Amino acid sequence: MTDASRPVTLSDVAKSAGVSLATASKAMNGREDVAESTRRRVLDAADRMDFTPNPAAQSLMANRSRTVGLLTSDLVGRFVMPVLMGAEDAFGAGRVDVFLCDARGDSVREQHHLRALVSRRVDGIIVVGSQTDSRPSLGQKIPVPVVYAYAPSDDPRDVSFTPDNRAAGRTAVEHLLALGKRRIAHISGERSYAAALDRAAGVQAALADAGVPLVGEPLFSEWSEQWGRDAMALLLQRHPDLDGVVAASDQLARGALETLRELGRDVPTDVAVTSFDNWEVLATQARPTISSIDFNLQDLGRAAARSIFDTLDGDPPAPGVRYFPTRLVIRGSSVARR
Amino acid sequence: MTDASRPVTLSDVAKSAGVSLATASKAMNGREDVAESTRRRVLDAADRMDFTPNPAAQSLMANRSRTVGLLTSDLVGRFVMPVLMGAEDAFGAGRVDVFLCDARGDSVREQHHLRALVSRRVDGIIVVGSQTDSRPSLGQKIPVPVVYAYAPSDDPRDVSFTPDNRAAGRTAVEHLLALGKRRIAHISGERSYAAALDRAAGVQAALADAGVPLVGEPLFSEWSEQWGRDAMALLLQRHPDLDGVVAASDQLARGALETLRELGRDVPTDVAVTSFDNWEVLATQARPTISSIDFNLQDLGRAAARSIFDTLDGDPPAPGVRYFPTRLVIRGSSVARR
DNA sequence: CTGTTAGCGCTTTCAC
DNA sequence: GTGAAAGCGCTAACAG
Repeated sequence: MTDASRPVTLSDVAKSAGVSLATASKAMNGREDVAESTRRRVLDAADRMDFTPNPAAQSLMANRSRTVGLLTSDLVGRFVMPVLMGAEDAFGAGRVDVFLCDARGDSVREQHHLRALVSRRVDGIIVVGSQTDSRPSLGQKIPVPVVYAYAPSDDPRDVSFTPDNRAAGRTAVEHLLALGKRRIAHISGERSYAAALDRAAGVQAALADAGVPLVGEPLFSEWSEQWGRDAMALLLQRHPDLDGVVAASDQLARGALETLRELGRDVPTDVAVTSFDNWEVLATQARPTISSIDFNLQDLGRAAARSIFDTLDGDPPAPGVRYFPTRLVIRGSSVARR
Repeated sequence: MTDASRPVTLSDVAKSAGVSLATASKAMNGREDVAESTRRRVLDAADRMDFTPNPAAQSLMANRSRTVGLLTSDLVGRFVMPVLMGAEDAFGAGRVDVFLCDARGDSVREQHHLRALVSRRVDGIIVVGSQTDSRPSLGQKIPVPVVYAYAPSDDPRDVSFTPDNRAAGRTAVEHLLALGKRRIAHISGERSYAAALDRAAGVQAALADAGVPLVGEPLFSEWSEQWGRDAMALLLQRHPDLDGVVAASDQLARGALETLRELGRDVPTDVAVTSFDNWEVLATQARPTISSIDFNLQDLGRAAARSIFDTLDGDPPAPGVRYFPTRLVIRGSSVARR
């Protein structure tokens, strides 16, 4: 498994090409002041010997490592994986590599990882939260660009990218309204979550704009299927004429769908349901499948990565929170299958 | 955001402590041949100046980068996150950092990332698959230790760690038997998956050992809730006296539970259900919650990380596939809540 | 015990 | 155009 042979160095290549170390370096780095024929020879030799430059030596000189850190507390990977993929897209796979550090919700461990990343001279850090509530800033004293994804920083001087939950709430309602629904209720999770409040605000704003009253008050409790079931039962009891539900998460929607089925309401004909997250394992397996708002996290990751490079290139994005557009994925819970 | 000041180097520290560079280095690295008082002074200075050694320089000397690559195709992070956490545990957070590379199921991209990792001089590579079927080996020519986690390599010369699905199947059955169930059926996913076959084999072996026949044949089709629902309906129709079901995944179990409830069977009193994966978002939100077999992926990650270091230390693990013990998490689908 | 010296692999002046 | 030499930050001999 382990190959004993010492990795080939640039001076091996230079020797083989019959040039000096310095010339070989120039040839490799595509600098102008080297004869085309010489460059050919060096490149050929490098290729033949399967040379790859030692990044440690390059970092040492350049004081850049072509790596970025992804600092997260998202234990299940629900948010961090799409962001990672977006970042890889933006960086170009293999050109920049990503250190993934999981702080597990522990700020001591976070500090630890942060120090490690900084001492590794990463070129930037992407901080990925698992809620859209703002999180404590890492501070302004970090010697590399930092960008916050999903969970924005609480310091307006930082650069943060987060989904536009308010607009997403509007989208959910507008979809139901477009389907002709007029008796729409809202089931949500814990009131302490920014996501819950923002989505509810969007829902209410869209209804207000349409001059359609919300059925009852938004029901807040917890982010669980059980609450989805209970809340739905409560709603149907109080408002039997209800014809649309916006659930604030796919979990809540699943619970709601169960109750609707058990109480004999047809979805989407009697009651249409939309939700948020577009967590495939939940949304595509439910009966019926769930229309859900996707947060385009991969785009968000791409943008975060780009903002790091832009900062490095002296063209930093405006500080503050930037809200990302979301997208409704329509499934069986709002539109009947053919 | 960007701090202009050059990072402090060891020679800054040495100067400030009034010693030579070499002495400072020795003091920092805890070598014996340095006076205690001197060490104090150096350490204090380092601390005060917030010195962290430049890992590029260290790598250059040591020819080790204190990084490992995690190469995966697990887009949803279901398997890779626990493995990552285990690896971080074994490495000690921050002492070794992990490059996470997502190949997205594309072997070209995988090769790309592999080359990038090797040229970065990672100290080892952990390959994480998303099924327990064996996957193509990366080959024997990689100059660093490679270990396969979850999906074993198809080359017996490689080191692979994978969950013991056969034993897990036994465990699931033994649990049901211990509850007094004797009419046990098995619902599974796609027959082409090693996980499906291994779990089924374990189920049948445990039943055979107990002298209890399996109810019907194992039902293979697809890994979906819908199939779980349909398979359960089929089973109840053919074998109304059934009292236990082993579902090969939490998704299948959720489907099965739905059908059981709709057909008026009490779980776990009439029919007890166990499954595999212990995917929390599914298992803990179902009604009732699902008893499920956890694959201890964090342990698996820890072991994978350790095996890399052992190899580096000249003490490589035996090649071949090592099967990891699993653990049953008992919930409401097999034991009634108090 | 401490300091001097020589690299690790690479890039970069700056003479030739 | 090309190459000799200096040095990035650190560790490892080897002298003192």
